[in-house]
Amino acid sequence: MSHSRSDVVEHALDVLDRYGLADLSMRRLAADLDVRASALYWHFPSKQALLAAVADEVLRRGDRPVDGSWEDQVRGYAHALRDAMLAYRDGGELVAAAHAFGLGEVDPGARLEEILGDPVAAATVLYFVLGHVTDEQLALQAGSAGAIDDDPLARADTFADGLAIVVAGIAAQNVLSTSSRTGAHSTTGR
Amino acid sequence: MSHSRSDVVEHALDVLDRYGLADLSMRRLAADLDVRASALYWHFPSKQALLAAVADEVLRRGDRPVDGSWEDQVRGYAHALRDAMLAYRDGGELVAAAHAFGLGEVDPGARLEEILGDPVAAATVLYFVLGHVTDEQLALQAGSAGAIDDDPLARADTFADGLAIVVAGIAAQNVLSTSSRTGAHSTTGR
DNA sequence: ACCTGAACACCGTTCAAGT
DNA sequence: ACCTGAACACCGTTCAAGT
Repeated sequence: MSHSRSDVVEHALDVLDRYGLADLSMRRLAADLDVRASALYWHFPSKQALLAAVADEVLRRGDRPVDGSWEDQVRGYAHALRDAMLAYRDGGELVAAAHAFGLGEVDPGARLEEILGDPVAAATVLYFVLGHVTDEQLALQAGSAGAIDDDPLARADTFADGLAIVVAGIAAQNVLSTSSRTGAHSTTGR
Repeated sequence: MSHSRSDVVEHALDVLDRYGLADLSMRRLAADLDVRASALYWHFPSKQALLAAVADEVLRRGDRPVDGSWEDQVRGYAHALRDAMLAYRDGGELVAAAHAFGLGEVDPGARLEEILGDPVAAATVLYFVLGHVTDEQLALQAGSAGAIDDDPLARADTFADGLAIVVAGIAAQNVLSTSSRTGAHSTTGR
């Protein structure tokens, strides 16, 4: 009868996937847990904190290790992030929102900065991933609503293509910069 | 005593700038216009439609013409977009939200696609601009809240730097592609 | 350690009716 | 052409009190 914090997060993921982010309210989540909304405030100080915890959980599930060249690592992590967010309805919007209000423990930007050694390049990759996945999931539910056509043949693999642009751009900028981009990363970050 | 549609949009921009997107409610906007919330539904079928119209207005104000090489045009339009969104509190979040629910007449993605001739490159630029400006405005209000330090010396011009990465990436991809990138754009889009 | 009950101050939206 | 009044079905959050 009694729920733990991770219980709540688990159920929140379920509600998210079934009803979408807009309908993930404290009251609905509470009802799903057979509890009053006020009970949720024993675990979380606010809805924002709850959502940050849910976003963290999504991100943790996409945190598989990557290796190879820095290009391979960026591509590997970007795809892992995308897969993690695509695993739940509105996952992209959720992570973008959590990133926006700054709470949350898992910081994909920091991870990218470790790989890239440059905060600007890391942010650029992150903006692409978040933006693209959000658009993808938007198209998904617009498609299931039936209205707009969305030929899966025509748009092929736009994620990989866009990511290739960003990676190529970082490589191009690195040629002009003073830091060597080989295994060890410069300490621009901290 | 009677308000026109553009009246409403004008006041909405005002409320947005003074209170932020989260506090731009139909009821508050109505109060600002000395009217009941239900009156707003004579002009707009929903809050989403209202927000889309407000986002359109923001974007229209940033729609100055650009010329020069495609790089110059992309940079010029990206900076114009950024300036337009920075002109109002939460302008980036508003435009991103409007873009997300697909309403709205002004489509910056289409404009970028005209310049670039490639929908993937256009989307990549747009994701960067939206993501960066949203982060900038987040830092602005976090800074005014007093908590986090945010040395304007240290972060210099990260917008231009990130944009340079994307532009360099597009240029790099173009070398490998079959289309010539000189004035006339390929008809990938439609 | 976790939950209820009740309240506070809000939301977006609809619709008949008014001017 | 534009607005009111009243209602409906919701919100997030607080807090004393319960077990």
